Amino acid sequence: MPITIRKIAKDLNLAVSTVSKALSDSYEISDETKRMVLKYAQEHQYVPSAYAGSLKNRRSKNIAVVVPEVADTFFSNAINGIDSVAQEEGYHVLVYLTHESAAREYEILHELKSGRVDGVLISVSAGVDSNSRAHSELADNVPFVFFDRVCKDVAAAKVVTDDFESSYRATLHLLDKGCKSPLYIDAGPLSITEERRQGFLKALTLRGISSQEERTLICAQDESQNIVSIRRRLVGKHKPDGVIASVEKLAMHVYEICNEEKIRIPEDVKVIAFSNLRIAGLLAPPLSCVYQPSFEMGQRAAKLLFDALAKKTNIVREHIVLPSRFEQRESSK
Amino acid sequence: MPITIRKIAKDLNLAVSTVSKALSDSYEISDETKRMVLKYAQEHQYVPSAYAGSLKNRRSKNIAVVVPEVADTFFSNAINGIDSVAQEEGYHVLVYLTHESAAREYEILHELKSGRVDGVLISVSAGVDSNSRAHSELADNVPFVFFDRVCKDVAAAKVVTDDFESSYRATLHLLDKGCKSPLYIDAGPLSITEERRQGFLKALTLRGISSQEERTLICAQDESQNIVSIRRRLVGKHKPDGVIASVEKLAMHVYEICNEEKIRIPEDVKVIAFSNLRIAGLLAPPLSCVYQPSFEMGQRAAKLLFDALAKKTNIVREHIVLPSRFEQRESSK
DNA sequence: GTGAAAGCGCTAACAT
DNA sequence: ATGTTAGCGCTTTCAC
Repeated sequence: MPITIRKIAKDLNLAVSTVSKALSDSYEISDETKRMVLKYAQEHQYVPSAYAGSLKNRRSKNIAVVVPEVADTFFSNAINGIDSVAQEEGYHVLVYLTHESAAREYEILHELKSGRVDGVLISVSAGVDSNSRAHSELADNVPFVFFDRVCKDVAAAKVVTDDFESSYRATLHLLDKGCKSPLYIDAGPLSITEERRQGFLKALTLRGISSQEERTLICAQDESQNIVSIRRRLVGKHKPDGVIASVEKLAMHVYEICNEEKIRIPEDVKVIAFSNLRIAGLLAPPLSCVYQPSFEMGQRAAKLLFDALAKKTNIVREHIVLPSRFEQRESSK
Repeated sequence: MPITIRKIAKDLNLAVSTVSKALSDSYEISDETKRMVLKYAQEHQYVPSAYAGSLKNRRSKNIAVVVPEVADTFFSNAINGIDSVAQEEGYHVLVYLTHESAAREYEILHELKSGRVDGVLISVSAGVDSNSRAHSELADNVPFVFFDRVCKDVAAAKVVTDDFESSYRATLHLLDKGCKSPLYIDAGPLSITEERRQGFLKALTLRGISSQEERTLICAQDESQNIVSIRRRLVGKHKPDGVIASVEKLAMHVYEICNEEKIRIPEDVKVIAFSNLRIAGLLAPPLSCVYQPSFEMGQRAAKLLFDALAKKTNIVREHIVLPSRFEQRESSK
């Protein structure tokens, strides 16, 4: 159905190569011919076949963005950042959702060996090995950039935030506000949450707070399960008087539970979340957040990728750390 | 770098066609040869080139999802719905963000003629013509499904919600709660907001509320501009005592402004929003929402598309209307 | 049961 | 300035 270069050639009594060259404004072709061809192309809405081009130039003009979830402020903002640079570069963005399934992620990476994309931007799922062979193999064959959630031991470019530091400072803030019994809610085996946990623990150590083992609640991927275990912890014997939620969704669970259980924030329990919710200030009560520069992270990661695609640089050793921003609100007053 | 069928053939001393057939489990090929080839393919991580395949079978296995924004609960949920069926069908999802720019949307549609995708799912930007030629031309050439925001006069499949009805009912609810001077905040030239406006007006007419012209505030795409005009309206001479926000973002502006201006919700002004915010109940005060079945809409739209791709049906005349759900909360008590 | 060859739409090296 | 040809990786007749 779509019109091809061959048809143009036939209709205009030219060779395909002449048309091809005219279309790419080659100096070899006369102005008159160029005009003819361009006019015809315009009128017939000629658009070159993406696949034929890809096959020839070994460039698909596609990049992949692999993320656990799109209904999440961090990832949707990051995708916006990525898209902003991809659009500029004339690239198309394939979005792959893993829904936090490592198995699904491996499948996707395998598919990505088909040449469908020229590069990969990825934020890994909980449970992916820090030295995953699948990730490192693909990274060897195609420009590959981790953002936010990385495989620590895979040699590839990385764009992250200061998770350890920001968690450390947020925890100190909580302790400064008088918390004696803080709880860190971890979102499962993930580079970022582990960093954040370590920052949390360092603050505890600094202030001489003991029984650190019991101060971490580990969540998994099952939402209702998580809600149950968080509730148990919040209403149980050794109630925490402060909570750090390692990801946004867990903070929302905490709010819902406190609501239902009539636990007052911040009087009974102070809350801080790693979250990029723009409307955190409109919650009841307004939520203190560690904000990551999500849009910028996406942008930076994408720029790195395009640098690699342009062969400007070898990005494998790049490791960009962007600062988070803490915003204190009612929930931790 | 990736391994090709040709290399397999050479290494195994076979013809490419034999390998191709073995790989697709053709009856012509001996079991022994099949085993050899499969084993080799396995070991060398052979993945067929996506582009060569597409060029040959004229099937890219890609679909496009064109939306104004991804950092929005409705669209991110809808994308999840779409992705769930695309994954099942072994399809890849290209996401195109228009950021509510009609011009950008036209560009994208033009690009989509390249055969890069086998089908298109789209929710149009504000300002796109209800009988856009660009949309209708593409729809003529490739399976095409509108969801939520449609071009009324373009012949293509559509999946929408009962905008008129739900807005009508929400407005009646507002009036029942005692509002005498309601305001509808419109998000610009869009099928859905126009339907919602009409539903709003019908309720006003039914209850004999006059000067209907002044009861609509029309917003555009400039966020700060919108905030200015909403604020002016909320603090101005003829303050509304009830507000219906036609899209989520506008509702958030209303909340922010009320916060800053010490306007009490619902005492001074009641608020209802068309919104898919899951945490609407955690806002201060909890926000009454008209929820659209966003995930399901994406799913249904995608299913329609795949029906068309499988040539099962001609979907052009399909017009699915799904019900919204109103949830009353504090903001409209 | 296996292989040779054409062709999908395009580009680029090489004629003319 | 224009045309001829080969080939990107694969599938698909059509021979053998």
